[in-house]
Amino acid sequence: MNRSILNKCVLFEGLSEGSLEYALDFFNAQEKQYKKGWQLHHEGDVMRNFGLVLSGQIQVFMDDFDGNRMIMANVTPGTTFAESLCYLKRISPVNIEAVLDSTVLVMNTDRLNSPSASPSQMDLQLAGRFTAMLAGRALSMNDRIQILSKQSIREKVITLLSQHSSRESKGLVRLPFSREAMARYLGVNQSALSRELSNMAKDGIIEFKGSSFHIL
Amino acid sequence: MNRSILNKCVLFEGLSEGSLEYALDFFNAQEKQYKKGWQLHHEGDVMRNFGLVLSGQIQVFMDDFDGNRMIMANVTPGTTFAESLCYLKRISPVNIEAVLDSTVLVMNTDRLNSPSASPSQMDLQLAGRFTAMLAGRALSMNDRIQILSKQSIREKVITLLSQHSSRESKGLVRLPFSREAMARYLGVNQSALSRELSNMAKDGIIEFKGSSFHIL
DNA sequence: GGTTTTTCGTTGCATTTGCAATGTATAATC
DNA sequence: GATTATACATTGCAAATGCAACGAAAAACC
Repeated sequence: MNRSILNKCVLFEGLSEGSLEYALDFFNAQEKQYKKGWQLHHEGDVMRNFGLVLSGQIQVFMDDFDGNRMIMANVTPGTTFAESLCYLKRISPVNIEAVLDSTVLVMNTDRLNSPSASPSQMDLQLAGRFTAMLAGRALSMNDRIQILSKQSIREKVITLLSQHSSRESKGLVRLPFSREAMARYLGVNQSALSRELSNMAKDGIIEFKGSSFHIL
Repeated sequence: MNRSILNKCVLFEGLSEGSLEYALDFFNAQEKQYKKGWQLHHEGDVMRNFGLVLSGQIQVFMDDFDGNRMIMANVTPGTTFAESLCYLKRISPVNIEAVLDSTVLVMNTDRLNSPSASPSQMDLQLAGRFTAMLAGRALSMNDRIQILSKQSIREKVITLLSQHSSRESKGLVRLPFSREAMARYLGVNQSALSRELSNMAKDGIIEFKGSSFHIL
């Protein structure tokens, strides 16, 4: 199993070999393979597991009455899905499917939901890590909501860039998005995004090349 | 202190008198008063506390460079704010202010972040409740993102209504929003929302009166 | 190195939505 | 009951954006 992928996830980041083994057991981790197109979970079923993508790509989506697929998340290696629904043992409103041949670490929260009477230090630490994962997710969802709430593409772009610009790298931002993915994240049309980026450059607000942006 | 308000929050819901006392101590709860306009927290400071609004109204917001106030949340009695930032001990990007004279239960997560070596059953239960609160928040943020991602007002309205329509009350939805609040939640202009609601009624998709909707 | 595929930018056009001004109904206050 | 305030609806107009078709550049493949 790929250690460098596991290290990207708060649940397992920086654990020693022995602790990692313990952690995997704690979450009942099982490595599973899914062929492209296979469905991991169906809407209406209780969400009993959550997952960490090791390779490939997993899609969380809903089909509304018109048959339009609404993509909730495209999950790539190193990131997790369905933790909240799993922890709350909710009936799931979403479907989950492999969009590429994928390997997934399938886990559950049984030992969090029914903790042992006297949990070990490690158990407590893992519970804390799970909570931290949820908290971190809430923050990133907040960032997204902030962007989606802006009315103009220009405002969305500026907000996105300022979210990704650190104190050090003054005004220099490299986004982890293709243009298409960036447009989807902002909730706008790809052509319209390209147009607006050009306009912003023309107006002297930004410079950019590919996914590297410079705020002026 | 108002029990019925506390009961609205997962942290304290359904606790016996003694357990409640314990829970309040566990989170270091302190009841504080804030006059309208007072600022509870400033951007850039570490978020050391989270809060439960007992009365009044609290606003979480950011001021972007142009001086526009971007409202992240309007927090009303029975609901909490800043839990994620507090748990992760992050430097806060947001300001928090009382928009009305308010009473707030100010708490912290110290005993979650550094759990005792052998926590009691109650400690474990409270930690679980905190996690459940974060998970629940993630789900509701997900609902919001789903709505904000739709391009048209009509789609947003339909999505909102279907999120609030239960299996029983076939097509009948009473929203907990004024029209103005509904528009803000959908991220659209209030007039445009009214226009589109009228159009949808004209097209025979819905009927409505005030905040009561009937999906046809 | 050439071909194919993918990604991104450009542009014309139709539509939607924001905006602002104003109208109307309902509730609150005196 | 009259007055004021608040919430919601209506509408004309301008601007922004979605959409679609196409072109160019870059990347991937053989």
